[in-house]
Amino acid sequence: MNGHGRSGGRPTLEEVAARAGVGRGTVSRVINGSSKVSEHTRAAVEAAVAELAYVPNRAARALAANRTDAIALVIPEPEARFFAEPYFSDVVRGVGAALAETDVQLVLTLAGSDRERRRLAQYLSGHRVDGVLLVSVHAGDPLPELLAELGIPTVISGRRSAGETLPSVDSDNLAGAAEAVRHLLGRGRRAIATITGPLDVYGAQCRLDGYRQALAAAGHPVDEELVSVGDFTEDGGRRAMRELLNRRPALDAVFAASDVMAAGARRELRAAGRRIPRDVALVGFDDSVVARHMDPPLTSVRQPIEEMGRTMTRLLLDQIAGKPQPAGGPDGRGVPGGLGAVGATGVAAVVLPNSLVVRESS
Amino acid sequence: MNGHGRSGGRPTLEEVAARAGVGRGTVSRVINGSSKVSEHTRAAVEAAVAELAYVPNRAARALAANRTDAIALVIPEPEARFFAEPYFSDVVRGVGAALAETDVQLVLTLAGSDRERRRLAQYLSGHRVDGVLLVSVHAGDPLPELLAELGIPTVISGRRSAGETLPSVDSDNLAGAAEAVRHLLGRGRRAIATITGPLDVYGAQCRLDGYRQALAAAGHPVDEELVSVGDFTEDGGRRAMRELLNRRPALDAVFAASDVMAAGARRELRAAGRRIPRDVALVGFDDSVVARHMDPPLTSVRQPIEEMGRTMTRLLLDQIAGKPQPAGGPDGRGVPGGLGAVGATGVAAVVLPNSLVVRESS
DNA sequence: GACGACTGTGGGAGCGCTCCCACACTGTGT
DNA sequence: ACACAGTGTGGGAGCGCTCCCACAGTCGTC
Repeated sequence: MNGHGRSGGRPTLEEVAARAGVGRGTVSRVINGSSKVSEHTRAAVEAAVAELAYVPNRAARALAANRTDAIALVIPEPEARFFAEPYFSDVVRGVGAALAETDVQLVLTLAGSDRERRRLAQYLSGHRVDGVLLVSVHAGDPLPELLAELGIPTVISGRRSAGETLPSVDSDNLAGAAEAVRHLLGRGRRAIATITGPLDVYGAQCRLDGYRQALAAAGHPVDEELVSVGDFTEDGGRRAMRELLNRRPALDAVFAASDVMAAGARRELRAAGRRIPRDVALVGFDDSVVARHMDPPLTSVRQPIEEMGRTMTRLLLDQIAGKPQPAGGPDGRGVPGGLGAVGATGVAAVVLPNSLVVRESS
Repeated sequence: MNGHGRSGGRPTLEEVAARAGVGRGTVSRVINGSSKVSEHTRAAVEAAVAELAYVPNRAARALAANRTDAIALVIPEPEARFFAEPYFSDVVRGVGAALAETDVQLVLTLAGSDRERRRLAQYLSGHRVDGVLLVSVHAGDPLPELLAELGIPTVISGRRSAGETLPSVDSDNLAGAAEAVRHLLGRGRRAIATITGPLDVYGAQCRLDGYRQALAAAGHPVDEELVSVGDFTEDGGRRAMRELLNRRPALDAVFAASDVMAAGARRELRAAGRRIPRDVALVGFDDSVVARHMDPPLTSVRQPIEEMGRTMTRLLLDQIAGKPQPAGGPDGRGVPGGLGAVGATGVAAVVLPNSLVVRESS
């Protein structure tokens, strides 16, 4: 008898076995979908399971099988505030969707302070999850390496560099930025400026590259005075916009590498008496709530965040199950609409397409 | 030997015990902070734990102790989209903060479709978590009752009625709304309209009551033509605003029971040629991103969402540990700044204060 | 100086599973 | 007739803990 008064409580495997008139092993086999069970026995077991409303004890299973049936979603807390708004909940939604059909739990881990990060490292060292989903990792973060050393399956969102060593899912930042710029060109804009993110962030660099490539492809030389570096904050966007207006007062369009920076830019443009989109067209990136509610509503590049979450999860589950990684290209393995690719080291790197949402600001 | 090749892997209690030259029981006692251990032994055990970098196996512990050290945060998915923006991540942040010092895991559960809700019910029936945090429960939701029957500790955010039967944490909707209205009165507004949420939602009803009480307290009779029922959506807000303008063209202020509805109202006011705040002052509720980025920035009632998450978690952990519920009032037990209260049935009902964030729209 | 009360401590039993070995029992080949 | 592979099946062992009973040691008490 246990302190919690379990008597008469939840049925165990043993009880199901007794009821079905079979052995424990057989019930286990049925429940885990093993093939080696006769149709007749399987039916009997399933009936017993249903009658007793049997639910396997996760802890016992984890202990015996040395796995946890849980994966962790690690959120770097401090960033959360910025990224947060739509990003966070969309990722969770995607992960949740991918997990819905499985029996895998989603454990949420916030890693805010350094102290918390150490706790987290220890936590993960304890092998308390089967795999880890890492969201918005920074270049210098030791966590990915730690996980690699521990041999814990991991998938990250957003590559940290062109030669990402961990399995990753990313959106096509370069193509998204290029599409935004082409859109502005198509609207007849010629002096198109850009406000970038911090360039040590790979994604920010990609967006800048996309800007450059689109201009180059259209035969427009890139005027470096039209490029201003921001920091993904509203204030940073505002400062960058002010600089741009000083350097090139005649600019007629701005591509900001995030909606929040676009909001800052918009404020500065207003202060300078420029009308949007008449005088200056504005395009953002992220398609966040900010974009929808801006005045005028902001044209923005939408990332398929929910799908990224879903894809990350599938990648991780496959990795845990020891299935082959989806090497993109011609093999066409189940990465939905994704442009699969394999890095030098053979790790999966799925890149999902972005799309431009056109609104009144451009 | 186990399939996963665990040999030489993580240390077990037994190994720690051997190293410290004590028995298993003693190590267990040290780790669980039991008192009955001599200082000397404790030190030896702690040294061994440190040397071996021992981390308890959660599954084994769960199995033996019949508890899971995990709590579930249940998010009703379909709503998530609306509520989502700040709410969701703030709640998680609060919960995470409260959990940071404990050894309790946060399991996230999305309950979208009815099918998923059934899965969830089954999941929870399996006693796979020690307690449940229920966010934004609706009046007709069977989940709370199910949990009560199963005897699973539960805390909900937002009371479903005045006589809430489950432990709950809520913000003071009535006082928040009243403050918003007083603020408008203080700005010299006299014809103050309100756009409510669906009135079968208790919180929406409270906000309307706050509106009424504030007007009454100031000696203004409530003009029912200035009350229009919305549905917490932008379109609903817009429709309600249109109605109000038709009925009372001379109104000079609007208190909307959510920022999103305020955004709809703003759009309609603009369309009608009213300037904000000059012609009509506008106040929202939630202090979401929408409010900060609206044009003009929206005055709004801020709910202490993160703190609500933290408080819910503490309440739940206490409940799980069998500690007495914080009966508010004069006993002054640890509910930070909260206006503790106990319902008829003696369940804890913490109500946290809201605050008004004044911006340019009023 | 024997007795109990108390304080630490060791270790057996058991939590509910999975893994896997052993054992029927079938059918096929010689 | 026998051997032998193949297919289901039962159940032992063990996963790493917690719980708790038993027991050694220490002190005070009559």
